[in-house]
Amino acid sequence: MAVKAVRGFKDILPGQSENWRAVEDVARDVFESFGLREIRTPVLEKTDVFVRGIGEHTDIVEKEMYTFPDRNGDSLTLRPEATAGVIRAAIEHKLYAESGTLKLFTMGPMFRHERPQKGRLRQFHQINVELLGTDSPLSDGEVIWMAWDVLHELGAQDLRLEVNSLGCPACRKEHRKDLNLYLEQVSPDLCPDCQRRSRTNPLRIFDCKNQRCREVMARAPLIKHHLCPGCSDHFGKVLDVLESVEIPFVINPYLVRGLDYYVRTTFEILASGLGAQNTVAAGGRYDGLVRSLGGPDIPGVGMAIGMERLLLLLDSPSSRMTTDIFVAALGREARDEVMPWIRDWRRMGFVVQMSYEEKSLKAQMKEANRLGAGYVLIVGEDELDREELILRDMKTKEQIAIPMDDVISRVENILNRGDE
RNA sequence: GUGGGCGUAGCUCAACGGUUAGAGCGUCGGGUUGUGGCCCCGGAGGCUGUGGGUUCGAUUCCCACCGCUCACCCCA
Repeated sequence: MAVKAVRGFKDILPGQSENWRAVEDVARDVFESFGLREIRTPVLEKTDVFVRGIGEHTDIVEKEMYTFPDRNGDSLTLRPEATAGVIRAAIEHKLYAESGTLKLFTMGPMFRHERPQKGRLRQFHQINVELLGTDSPLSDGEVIWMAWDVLHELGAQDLRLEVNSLGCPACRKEHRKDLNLYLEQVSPDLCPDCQRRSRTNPLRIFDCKNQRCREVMARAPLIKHHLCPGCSDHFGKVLDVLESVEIPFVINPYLVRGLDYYVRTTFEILASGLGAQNTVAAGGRYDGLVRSLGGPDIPGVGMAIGMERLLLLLDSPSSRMTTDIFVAALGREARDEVMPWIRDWRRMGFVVQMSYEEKSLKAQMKEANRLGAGYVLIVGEDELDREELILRDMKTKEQIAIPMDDVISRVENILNRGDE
């Protein structure tokens, strides 16, 4: 039995990897235009980073983490999300001391032991943004703005931005009290899942898909009625940012997040055509997180884009190999002659390929065609004798003679012309 | 963790329980000297996911396991 990849772990093959890089490039450009800098943190952290960061009683921590003992007994975990690790690094290196607001982005693989399905893998990739050290609503707005811009720039269609405010711990506490009271009354009418949720994560009941639960929860006390003046004002200003840069949104008062650290602003960008896992980007504010990881009490806001989901909805075609010039050398002598030219063109940045086998010209032409060559340089005995080579334009089928003593720069010029 | 669907060539898929398991695409070779794509001809490539059972005979029917996939749950 041949070896296979681990369940839920996927290879990114040639043809697709080019699309990955294109997406990453767009994201980098967008983030840098907002003044962010890239950080890369390890995929492995002490388990405690996530337990303290994400919250002990979240599904992620309770049943989805790849956790195992290190050889010395430390409990280690493959990161299930990026924020906790980035903040750990920021604290460890005191990055927040450098400038006013620490503006970071990162991208890479995350790991969660869930049952794979469309848009959900055990190793998946995220593009993350974290802004640390400010509680200005402008920063909330910019985080959403960045997510929107990346998706927009890539041409993603049919997006819906949903926003909500969860309030600060104070208003949450009030709301929670009211909600619990209400839930006690209606508990018998809820589905078994929601009865469990009413003890573990009551906010989740709001987005239960069960029809009866929805009806019951339609009359439940909402967070927005419990926002303190500070939170209410903050939320309003976030929405102002979105309006002023013309990002369409809807307020979803039921929107909650699965990680404990979120406060105030939360948002999700949903896309059609992703199946059941239709959130392509999401994020929010996490003011208490830095402190709970042992750092100073500084606020933060961030977001994550799901790479695989994004690529799914871009429906990027598999890219083909292209070659600037294929050098068809016939015979040993020609091969030796041609090598330094190939070296020089490659150093200039052109894609130059040749056949590794001694093959007929016909076979080499076929190979050149398969490799998507724009030009083929034919070098055989006749050409060496005449000191004049043949350059074939594969598109127009035109062939021109190139004097051998000037071949490097002549071909360079022609290839550069083709670039434009 | 729970349910549904599906496992046949590198890929997409055929084959009533019955000869040697096929097709398209891809790949390799050929269609006379040193010129690609299109066309024509030919070749290679399969323990039909694995193991059992029913049957004279199983790719086909049944069971188990494994894998993939979609959904629940949860989330990016």
